[in-house]
Amino acid sequence: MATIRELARLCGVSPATVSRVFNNPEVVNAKTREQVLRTARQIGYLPNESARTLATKKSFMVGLVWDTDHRRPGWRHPFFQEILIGLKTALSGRGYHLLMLATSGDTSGERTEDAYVRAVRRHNLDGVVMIDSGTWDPSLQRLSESGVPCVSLDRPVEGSRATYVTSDNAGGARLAVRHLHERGRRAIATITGPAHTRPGAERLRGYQDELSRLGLPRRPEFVVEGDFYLSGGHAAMRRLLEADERPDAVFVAGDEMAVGALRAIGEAGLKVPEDIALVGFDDIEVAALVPPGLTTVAQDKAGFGTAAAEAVVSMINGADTPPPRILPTTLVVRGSSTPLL
Amino acid sequence: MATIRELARLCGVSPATVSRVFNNPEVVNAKTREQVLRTARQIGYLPNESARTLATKKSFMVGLVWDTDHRRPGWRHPFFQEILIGLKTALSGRGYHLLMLATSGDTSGERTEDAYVRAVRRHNLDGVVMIDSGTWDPSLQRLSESGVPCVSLDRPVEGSRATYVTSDNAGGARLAVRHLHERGRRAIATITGPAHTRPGAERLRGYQDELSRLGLPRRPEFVVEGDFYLSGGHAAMRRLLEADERPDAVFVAGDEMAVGALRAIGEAGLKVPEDIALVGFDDIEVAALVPPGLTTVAQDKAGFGTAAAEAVVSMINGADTPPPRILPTTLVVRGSSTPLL
DNA sequence: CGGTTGCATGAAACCGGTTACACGAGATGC
DNA sequence: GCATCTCGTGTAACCGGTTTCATGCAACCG
Repeated sequence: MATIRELARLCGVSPATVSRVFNNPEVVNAKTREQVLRTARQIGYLPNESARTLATKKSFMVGLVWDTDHRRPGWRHPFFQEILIGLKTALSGRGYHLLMLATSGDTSGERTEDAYVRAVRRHNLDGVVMIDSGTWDPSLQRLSESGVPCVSLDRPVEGSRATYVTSDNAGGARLAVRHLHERGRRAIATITGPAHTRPGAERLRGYQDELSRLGLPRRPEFVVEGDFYLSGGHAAMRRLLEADERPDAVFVAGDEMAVGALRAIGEAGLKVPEDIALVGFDDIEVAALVPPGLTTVAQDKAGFGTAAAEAVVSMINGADTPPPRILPTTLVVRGSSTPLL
Repeated sequence: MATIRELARLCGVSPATVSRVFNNPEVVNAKTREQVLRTARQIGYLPNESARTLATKKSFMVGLVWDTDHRRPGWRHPFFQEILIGLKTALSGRGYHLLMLATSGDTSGERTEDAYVRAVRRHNLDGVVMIDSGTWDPSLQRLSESGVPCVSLDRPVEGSRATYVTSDNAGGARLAVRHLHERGRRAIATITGPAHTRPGAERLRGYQDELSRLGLPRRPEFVVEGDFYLSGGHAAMRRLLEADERPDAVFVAGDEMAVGALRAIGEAGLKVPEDIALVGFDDIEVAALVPPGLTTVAQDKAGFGTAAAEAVVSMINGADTPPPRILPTTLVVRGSSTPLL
């Protein structure tokens, strides 16, 4: 591989000048610049990023931290893939690379940092994006306090250089409830996400707020906690069906759970939407595929990645820590909430 | 951040010795070693990877190359996510990191290398794993010829340091056809993947081979080419239904197409499996979710990532280029091929 | 006892960039 | 005509590791 000194020799200039051609083109004489660029192209010169990082302490890489543990949500995030692609695209466009980092799940010691924190330091990563690992992670806050820009998805974070991106979960839940109300439903139950997760709590709040606004009673027996997974939705729906009074609509705080609920309803010999209307949340791929089509609150999937990339890059460039970014949600109406004739 | 010289001073040894403690522990005196390790832990010393890479030309990073273009399969690979997690896990376990690299799609110039190749060189990546981009990419071969270990998924590659991982596509197709035959079906059609893709071609071959083995005729009108996507499966199924003689079973070479086919069958007022039995390929998540449940040929999803990681790391460690790895497939029976009463 | 061997370590060059500082030449001001 | 300023460039130190080679020392050998 060609080095900067070789290229400099070939052009009859000093390495410093070559370096300037790439980093500070405007300070070098146009003629020299062109010649260096031309020669560089000829010999296929590519600057060595390790050397550059060593000298500047900027790696132009950000880490994506996720949880590979099968029992926890990291990579099971409903649009992990869309977030990834949005993030990757937005970062590339800004000249940054993406390094995949997993949490070790080892949050044991107070002193010992998680493996990903060590990776960030060893590689001089410029910033970090973290997909909600479900568990509160003190490492992230410490990392941010030490000056490394951090962006978390779907989970608020503390820390001077940390911010987060999330959907308007409460607003989306309100959309769902209002929609069911407009379709004539009055006994509206909900299957929530785990109470300790932010989206879970927020969607429940939105559900309750909208019930109040509509003047509908809040019934404790109409609120069942799920786990965001299919089996949890299935179980929760069964509990709702066993209750004394059956709801005529359910707002399910996650599409995967909603699919489980659909199945439970079918097993009980009931029909959607005739007996029970359903509205989900997320708009994952299956929502469109399962009969009769799942009405759901769609999140701005691509927006997640893009917003995270924007936030982390702006912090890297020295901007103030931006406020949390709340992405709007929209209602996608499908068969599961068709009005009755 | 603490440097190696600082740590050395603190221990009263030379930087060289500290370096040896981490890279060649056995050559340094046990007593010294322990002291260095202890002090390192105390001051939180972490070696700087950029400096290390600069000196050794080993980055302990491999690139994952995929295609972010929405029209092409890279990130739409049926188990992108599973491959990613398998790869990440297996690489981490071997001490390697994963850097996400997208193809620019700019395969224009014969001379100009794709952006990802430049990234590999600039960052001294130790190896590359590529998810089938659908298009033949000469850059990968050149990269491999220049000594960088490359592993491709679902697509054979040329190159002295290149190998690939794929499923036993033909074998899986044979499984599917045999299964339909056992269930009493005789007019077995197929919806294929694009002929120019390896899995598409192989699955078609398996289908044909098994028909011959079973003594069933090959009928050209029973072979319709799809595109691996839902809409393509839908369209292909409609063509099959319009034909003079209707098949009583279809082997669909991809689950997503199979879901489209299911829908087309429903729209035609026919029932699965009563009128037409269906077997898909891939075993994606929806296969279990769409009624009546899609019988399908399952690929070893986790195995993909693991096999790729193994192959690339073994080449990095100087082993001979391993032969292509063909992963076994298994049949998962669900409602779409239930035997008739 | 002199010479050989092996072990543990240190000195210093090197990897390939960046950048603070110095410097020379030509333009400008008075 | 001399001081000053600007522009373009070079020199050399530096980033933080690794590694070759040399060296000191103790043990071992005949």
